[in-house]
Amino acid sequence: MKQKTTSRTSNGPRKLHSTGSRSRKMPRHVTHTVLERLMHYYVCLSKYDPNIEWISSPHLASQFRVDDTQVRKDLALVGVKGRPNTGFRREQILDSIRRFLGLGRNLDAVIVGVGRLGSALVAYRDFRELGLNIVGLFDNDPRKIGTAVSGHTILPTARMKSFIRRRKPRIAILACPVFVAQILAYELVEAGICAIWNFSPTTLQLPDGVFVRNEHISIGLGEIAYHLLPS
Amino acid sequence: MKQKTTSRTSNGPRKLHSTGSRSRKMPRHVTHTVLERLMHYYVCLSKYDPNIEWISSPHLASQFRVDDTQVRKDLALVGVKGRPNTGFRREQILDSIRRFLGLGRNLDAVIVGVGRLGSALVAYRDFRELGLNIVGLFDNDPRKIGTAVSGHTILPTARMKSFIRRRKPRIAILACPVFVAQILAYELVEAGICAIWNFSPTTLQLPDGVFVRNEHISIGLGEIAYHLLPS
DNA sequence: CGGAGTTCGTGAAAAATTTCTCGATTTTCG
DNA sequence: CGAAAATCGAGAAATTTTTCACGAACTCCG
Repeated sequence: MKQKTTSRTSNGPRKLHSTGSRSRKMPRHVTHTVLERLMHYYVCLSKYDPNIEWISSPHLASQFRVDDTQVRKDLALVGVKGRPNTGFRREQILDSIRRFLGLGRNLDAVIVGVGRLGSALVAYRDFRELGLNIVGLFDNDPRKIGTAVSGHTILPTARMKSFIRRRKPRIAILACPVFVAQILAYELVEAGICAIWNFSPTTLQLPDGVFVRNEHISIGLGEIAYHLLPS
Repeated sequence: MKQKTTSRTSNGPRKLHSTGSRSRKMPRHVTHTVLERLMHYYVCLSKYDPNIEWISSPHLASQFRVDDTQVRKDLALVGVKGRPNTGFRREQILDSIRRFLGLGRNLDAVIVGVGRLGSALVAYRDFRELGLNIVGLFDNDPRKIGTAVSGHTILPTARMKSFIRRRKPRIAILACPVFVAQILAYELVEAGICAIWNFSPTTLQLPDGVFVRNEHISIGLGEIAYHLLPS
């Protein structure tokens, strides 16, 4: 009952994280919301023309419909210092967020389920740039096993556990059909996976200490439909 | 500067919606957060065994790590009445949320960009169940044009505008490469699209009145990486 | 060099969201 | 039937998040 879970929808206990030491004056609890905002800044800024050196908080704010004060507070949180009348150094924002979130450090992952969505994720360019390293692909379909997707050979799920025990990735990306998701998730945890990024439309039940992020793709449709109402 | 935009990250002006009439005692402003929670309940409950007739708020809460009071408040918002000691009628929850969000009513959509992600979205089963109707597929790649994906023939983007003007879908799902996203988005708006569900990792800039939901897939990685820290 | 115009940084205020409390209601079961 | 257990509903309290306000810092230019 205390599994650490998050999803875009779940707003339950938003405190994440509870152990470990971090560098000076970085707070213990950072919420879901803040983490997403930081990541958003990061992804956006990383695609800017590298010639753009300075970014002001009002500018960044206008990109995301956030208040500029909010941007400054977020940046202060990760430890970026700005310069009055000029803004913040782009590189420094990126470095600080990267370090704060821990992007690019030991982010090995396996993808489980290489259907359409799974293979889209394997090939997703941003993942690599963000430091996410796909180290293995698993699927049950005999027709897929042995074939390669984006340079990775698909292995049978029967070999998943041993692979994970040997290679020790900490992240698993679940993109399998709903009816096997829970079982596979449990196997992943047994094999030592620490975090599950779940793209299958189920809400997984997993033991404490395993971090789950449910990425239900269709959640967004609610907002769109609502917005289109009375029509 | 006042384009209505939302994304999982953007927490700016969270008020959506501003016109139109809705049935009795349904409030004017419903936030992003609430909409996502409602949708989450919906997706989850719609997959339950239909034999399960009653759902209690503590039960539903435990599924999503939300407080049970929160669940009751959310359900009260959409107008579901519960029964003490028993809970809420599953069907009634689904109906109310469906009606409240406007799922299944006039949700025609085109998908623009039929790469790996695009074709995953075309085939996404939940979309259909939620009432989202894919009516057209567009891509620029000459090798794809004319071929069919999940029963839909891919048309060239050059024919996109005329198609939309004729068929009048209100939603466009963008799953194209970043460098064409902004241009295509603008064309979509010109052709009469009301809402853009953007799966390409850019933050679109569009005129007022167009609803945009940016579904940056990699946003979730920030939270996962952060959680895995100190390691 | 000095004034106009930006933007930072931060503490305080406002708004919102979430959680708590508790009486009332309904079913179950002895 | 009456007590026990579970849950709803709603107002109040606590917490979190966002926005406001403003002094200080810095750049640009005439």
